[in-house]
Amino acid sequence: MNSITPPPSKYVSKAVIKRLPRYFRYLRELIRNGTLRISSKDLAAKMNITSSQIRQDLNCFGGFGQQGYGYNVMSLYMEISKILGLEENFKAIIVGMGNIGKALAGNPLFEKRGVSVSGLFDINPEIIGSEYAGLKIRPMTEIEDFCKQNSVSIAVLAVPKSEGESVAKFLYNECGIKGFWNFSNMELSNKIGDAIIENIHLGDTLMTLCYELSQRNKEK
Amino acid sequence: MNSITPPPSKYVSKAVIKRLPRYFRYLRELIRNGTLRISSKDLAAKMNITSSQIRQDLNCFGGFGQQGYGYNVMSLYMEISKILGLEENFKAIIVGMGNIGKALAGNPLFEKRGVSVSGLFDINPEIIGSEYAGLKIRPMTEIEDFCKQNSVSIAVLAVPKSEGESVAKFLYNECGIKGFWNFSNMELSNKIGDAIIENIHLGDTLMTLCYELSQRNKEK
DNA sequence: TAGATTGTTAATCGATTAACAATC
DNA sequence: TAGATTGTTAATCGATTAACAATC
Repeated sequence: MNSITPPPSKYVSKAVIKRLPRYFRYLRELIRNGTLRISSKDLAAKMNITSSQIRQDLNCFGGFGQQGYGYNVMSLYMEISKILGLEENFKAIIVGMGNIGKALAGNPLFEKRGVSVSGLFDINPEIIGSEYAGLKIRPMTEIEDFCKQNSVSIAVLAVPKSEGESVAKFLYNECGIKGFWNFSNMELSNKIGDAIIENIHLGDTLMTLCYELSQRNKEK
Repeated sequence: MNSITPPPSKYVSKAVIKRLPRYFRYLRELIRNGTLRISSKDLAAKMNITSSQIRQDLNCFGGFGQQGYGYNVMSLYMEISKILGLEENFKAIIVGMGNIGKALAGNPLFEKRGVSVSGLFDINPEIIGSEYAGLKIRPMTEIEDFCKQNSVSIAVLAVPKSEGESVAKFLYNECGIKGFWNFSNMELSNKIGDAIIENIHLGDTLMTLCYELSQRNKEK
């Protein structure tokens, strides 16, 4: 079997992409501390990775550093924001206002990443019409018009597992949603056309924590 | 530089461990469907991975299959539960009853993985004493005694970033907590003695979603 | 200039996949 | 038994690290 044809331009591996958010966080922290420049060596020490990896990762996207000096913290932060698409100001809706939906609505994480939550949706008539985190909870019947009128690109899926697939399909097919931040615990990969899907399984990390704990117990 | 000495018994790579929860979920689903046996080939097709990988992964822990037959779904599920330490019935507390803490308290994910949430804690006097998800919210002053009396091993850290480190240190040093499911957005690795820490950064996956969306937009 | 640190190539390491003998 | 599928070794592939010339 031959290798898969790499995407058009310069191919950036999934491993690198998954590390970008961490760089973003550490740079943000450095800015907060008033640090103006940093070498790959110093950043590596903070992040507990190798300086080689930092230089390799960043050079997938361009030469952001300067020999003998290091990296300008602010400009590197802005480059990474741009690479991550955070400057595109994607619009999101939250679908399902149960406990998870509520914890996410009004959470500052969206704003920090340039994503704006513009609509909240649920099917429960008892909460429809009420306000949460400064936004009105709307009925699902309004979702199609809302997405089209507000150029929504991301749906935060916080519906029960049993509804995950059908709601996602509706959002993809009828509402033009192409990105799913999926908390429904239904794995949607390859099920929703060419949509981009991030399946979040909170329980998975709890299980690896249990694994490590039980290994620790066995050692003794 | 030489390679790090592998842990005592048979070394299992981090990559394998991180896949175990996903096997756990698919097997659970198969049980729910009433499937009694499955071959690595069929499971691989469902999970969108290779059958080789499944066989390699499982054989880190033992020969659970049978040639010509495949794997017994129920017994494989139980083996994986055991490997993951889910049968040890770890006790957990939730520290910080803000939006995230509330979304986690009473969430069925704990029960599904054999972890029991036995205590909720906060510093806000307005909510201390009230009930949430069937449990009383207690003041932080009671946390030390509570952990010791109830053999708590896991703390779900849902406090603000600014408090993450100090609360974790207190729990580790004074309360005997060795496992942290850390939602505080403060990276705690290497900061809390030899504690086992799962840092959860929800925003990271939102960022990779944005990255993929913006790449998609550029292609066209 | 001299020292520092990048960008980048080459070497190493680890993880995934393929292949097949063993065996149910 | 014959067919199916595992467990496991070997081959491939990809990701990380080391090293150093380029250069600020």
